[in-house]
Amino acid sequence: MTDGHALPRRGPALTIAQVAERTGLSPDTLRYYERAGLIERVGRTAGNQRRYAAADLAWLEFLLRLRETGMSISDMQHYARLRAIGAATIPDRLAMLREHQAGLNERIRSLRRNAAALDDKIKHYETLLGQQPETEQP
Amino acid sequence: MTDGHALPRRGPALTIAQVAERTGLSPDTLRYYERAGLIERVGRTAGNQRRYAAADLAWLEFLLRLRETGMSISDMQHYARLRAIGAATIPDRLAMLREHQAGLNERIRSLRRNAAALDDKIKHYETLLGQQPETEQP
DNA sequence: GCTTGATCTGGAGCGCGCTCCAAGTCCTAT
DNA sequence: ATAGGACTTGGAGCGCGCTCCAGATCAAGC
Repeated sequence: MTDGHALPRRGPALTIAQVAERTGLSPDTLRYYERAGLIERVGRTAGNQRRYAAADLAWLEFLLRLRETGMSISDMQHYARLRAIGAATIPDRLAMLREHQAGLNERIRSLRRNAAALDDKIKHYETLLGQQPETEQP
Repeated sequence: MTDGHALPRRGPALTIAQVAERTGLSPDTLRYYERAGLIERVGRTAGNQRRYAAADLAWLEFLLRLRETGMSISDMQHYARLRAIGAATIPDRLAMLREHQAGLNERIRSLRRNAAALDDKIKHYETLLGQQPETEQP
């Protein structure tokens, strides 16, 4: 059969270990993401080893942003499928991002409320102990 | 044997279903938290059914705050053990809360950075589509 | 008293997001 | 050419935080 997938068109062509180091993901996780369809099949050497191009890195960084803001794998799979289809799905992707962003903003507000309440509790304990907040007495 | 645990000293004495409704936790989760040692053994009826007092509710709400801000069950177990010992552990609890708060604040900052980056991406897609943000054309 | 729905316990099971493994192949340096 | 480390695959396993289940008991209304 034909080889199907070419090497990276041009550019760095990082090994999986190098991408792992740059992204903080483990090689296992990178392979898992690829199996899961989060990443389109990445370029390979003649011997079938992965070589990541700059565009793969950029997409991974975007995925990480989604993950860090709490998007589930299955939602990211959905997004990746839309992206694979092409520019025609930009409205759908935009809708997903807007919805995610709205949830994220609500999440941040909620965390801030909770942080404020924890601060009250902390201050309460501090006065109980008659202690200076954050400062040690000389 | 003696009955060991008295009924609630005074006050509402809610059933597990009522507490579930008020907290948003399921009855199963409430029992799980008790088994896990997050909640001290709650008052019981003569027939061994749980009846939650106001103080139990308040503690649960505090636990939920910790959970919602990302504290793990095992850290909450640690906190609950300290609390069970008594006022002597207030400094330790204060230290835990301060550390948690610090992580939480860092978390919020990170989310805000990511939200800003997502906003840029959203705006990029919007200009690609030549679309009004958030507004439908009449 | 009887019925019906709520609650009890201990333990098994589950979905998520990885993480690890074995057995084999590849790549690089010498 | 060869050694030794990096990489490959498919699949099993894991830790977390619940969630569900069976079989039994309890509580409340009629």
